[in-house]
Amino acid sequence: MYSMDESCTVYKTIDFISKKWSLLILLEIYKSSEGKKRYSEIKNNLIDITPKVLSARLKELEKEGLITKNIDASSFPVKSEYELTKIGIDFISIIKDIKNWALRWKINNKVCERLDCKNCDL
Amino acid sequence: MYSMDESCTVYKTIDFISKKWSLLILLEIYKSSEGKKRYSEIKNNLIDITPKVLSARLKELEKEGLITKNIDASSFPVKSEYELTKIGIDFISIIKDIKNWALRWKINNKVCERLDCKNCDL
DNA sequence: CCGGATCCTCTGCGATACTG
DNA sequence: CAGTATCGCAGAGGATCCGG
Repeated sequence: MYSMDESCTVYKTIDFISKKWSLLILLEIYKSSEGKKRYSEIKNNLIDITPKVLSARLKELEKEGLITKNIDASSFPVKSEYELTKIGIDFISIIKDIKNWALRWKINNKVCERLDCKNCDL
Repeated sequence: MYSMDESCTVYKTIDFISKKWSLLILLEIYKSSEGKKRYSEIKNNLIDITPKVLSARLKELEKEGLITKNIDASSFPVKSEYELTKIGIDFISIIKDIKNWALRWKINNKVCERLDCKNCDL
């Protein structure tokens, strides 16, 4: 029986990846060439995300160990960079599987023309 | 760029599987021995789910083609049974991967003792 | 009894404005 | 640039009710 035992790793994992925007944020960071992405880059690419939600998700993903945050305070303005950890990189294959499942079964499949959805190596 | 183009299959898929309870409901149906599960069985096993949300998720999953609904009107009271489709069964492997990812990386791993979380073949 | 629907409350997300 | 602060609303939670 699946109770809501909050100490259950599997349940907690399903719960946090089910939060809106979490998976798309991971994808955004993954798709950067250097493996890093700035706050504003993520925000500009996920055009409908609000700054509050983005901040919250980045903190959750950092806490869960999927990303790390690096602050470059050498120049001004200060820049924040987010990077996938080994754990986060390992999770990308799951997102790839979700994409492949969708393209395998869904009718009238379509990937966004103006995204790199089609061209990215997922 | 990942915009919120609503016609994008991948985006739509990520969006609907990110809804709360969707994955756990699929698991519940999968873990039944005959591959079918009644409304009340799902509700009793996912002890914190409310009937409203369960109804809504079952309709969404049916609409998305992952489950089918069968009404057994031969006996009384009438019973509803939900069953995974081929598409739904194919999705279970993704949930398995999520579980394995969690158990591979998370610290202080723990599966709920009083669930079949530990014993199920995921 | 079973499978929901209904009503109300409350958390989480969205939109906009603003600051160090 | 990288976030907070504030407000409003839709969707999730909780309890109860109802038709077959």
